Parts: sequence; C-alpha cells; structure tokens
Amino acid sequence: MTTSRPGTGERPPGERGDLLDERCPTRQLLDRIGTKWTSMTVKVLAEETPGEVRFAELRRRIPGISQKMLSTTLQSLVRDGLATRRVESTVPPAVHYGLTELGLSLERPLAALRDWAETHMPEIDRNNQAADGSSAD
Amino acid sequence: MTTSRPGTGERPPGERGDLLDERCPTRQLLDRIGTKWTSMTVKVLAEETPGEVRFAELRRRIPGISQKMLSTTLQSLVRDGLATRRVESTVPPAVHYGLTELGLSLERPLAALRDWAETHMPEIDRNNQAADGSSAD
DNA sequence: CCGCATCCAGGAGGATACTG
DNA sequence: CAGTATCCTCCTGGATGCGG
Repeated sequence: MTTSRPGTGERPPGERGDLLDERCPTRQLLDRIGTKWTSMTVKVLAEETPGEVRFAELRRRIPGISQKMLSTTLQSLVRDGLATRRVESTVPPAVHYGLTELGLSLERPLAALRDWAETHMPEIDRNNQAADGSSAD
Repeated sequence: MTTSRPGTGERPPGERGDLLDERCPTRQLLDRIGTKWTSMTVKVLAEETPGEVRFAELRRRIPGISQKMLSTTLQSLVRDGLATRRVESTVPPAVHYGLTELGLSLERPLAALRDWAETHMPEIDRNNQAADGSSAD
C-alpha cells in the first residue's frame, strides 16, 4: 500500500446515486481526528508550534503509541497538509515535524472540544455509573 | 452483551500493567463522537431542541443509518446523559428522543468543528490529490 | 413501531522484526 | 534514529430476522 491513511475510506467518487452525507465534511474530519492518535499528535505538535518536534521526541510525548501508528498518523497529517516533515540527511537521520497554518487552525476547535471534554466528561462518567447502578443494584 | 456502547472500549480496569492516558477525557469524548453516527444524531436532535424526534423520524433524517445503529447510538447518548428518551405506551409504541442540556452544550463545540470542516476540508482534499499526483504521473 | 439478537466482513491498530 | 512490512486480534457497524 502506498497511499493508505488510518481513518480514511478513500471513497470513489460517484459510487452512490444519492448523496448520502458520508461525504459531508464533518464526517470526513471526524474520520481523521477520531482515529486513536491523531488528536493527541496534533496537540503535541501544536504545543511546540512554531517549533518542530523529532520523531523520537513525539514518541516519548505520546505515551503508548507504537512507531507504526506514529508513522502512519504523521503521514496522514502531512498528506492532509496539517503537518510538515523536514528531513535532516545526517548519518543517523533526523526527521522534524511541525504544524502548518492549517493544522494550527484545526487546533482551535479541537481545543474547544478538549475544554468541553475536561469540563463535562466527569458528568458523563457519573451518568454512566448511574445507568449501571439502577438496573443492577 | 448488556452494557455495550458503540464507540467505547469498556476497558476493564487493571488489565494492562500501566495504563496510558486512554482515560483522558478528550480521548473518551472522541471515542463517542468519532463513532459513525453519533455526531449526526446529535445534530439532528439539536435542530429540534427543545422539541423531540421520534425514532422513525430520526431514521428518515439520518440517511443510511440502520435501526441497529440508530438504536445503539441513541442508547449511548441516553446513557451518557446527552439525550432523553420518552416512551408513549400506546399500542404501537411511540418513542421520542430529545437532547438534554448537556447534549445541547456539546452541540456548540461540535458546531465549531463542523464549521471548520466545511471551511477547510476542501483544502485538505486538494492536499491529498496533490500528494497523489506528485508521486504518480 | 420500536428494538434486540445473531451473523459476518472490513478495518484500526498493537507486537514484532527487519532495512537504510 | 526513522520507518516499513507482516501478522494477528478486536471492534465497528452492516444485513437480516424475531419479539413485545
């Protein structure tokens, strides 16, 4: 595979007769940021913007990510034009990643979502526990 | 299965040695709104708020969704406290769904994301096509 | 009308090992 | 150090059919 990205279905144009909004931009965006590591990667890159972060440094700052997923995620971001990739062709190669303007602009609504999450997820957790307890007990 | 929700992994506590922050609120939120139908369902419900929408009506307004997924998605929303469920115990039962305050509050950052998507997804699409064309040709 | 149960395919993503 | 390839597992979610 040469052009596959993690969360994207590569939908061929005109396969359906009606437009189902699977093409709707929001769905496409969620297919991207909904993948497990994308939003966190964007966040870490955003923290260093306008600076850059090396591959290994990213790995360190995203606990639990594998090289494969970090690599795949970064490829998606670069391909989407959300991140930049700069290779230093030294003997042990050093690759630096950064956010583009586009990527940085995505960080804003993403931060709003994060903010909502931090404010309200505890309540959602409590709601779930309440739902658990009321049928069981 | 009794308590499964679409996008949630229901991670048993202590199955891993050291949990990474899969527990971080943003991840949990994205696990929810990242599921295929959640955001659209919230959107449709939000459009009718403070009114309610019946099950069949929701199905009609979310093209392509199956009853199973609509049912599952709604259960998640209700369980999370984002939506309400009201049953009219008539002979053919009628079930009405609505958004809670919490659900409505989520709609705002979600709308911001939608706005970003509609503005910038075309650019992302172009970036992808450019990436396709440059290695081929 | 509403929803659940079952079956099933496809894809995300983790572990590991190997290249430049 | 940075990345690729392979294998494998689990989960999402689509199709269908039954039950209240």
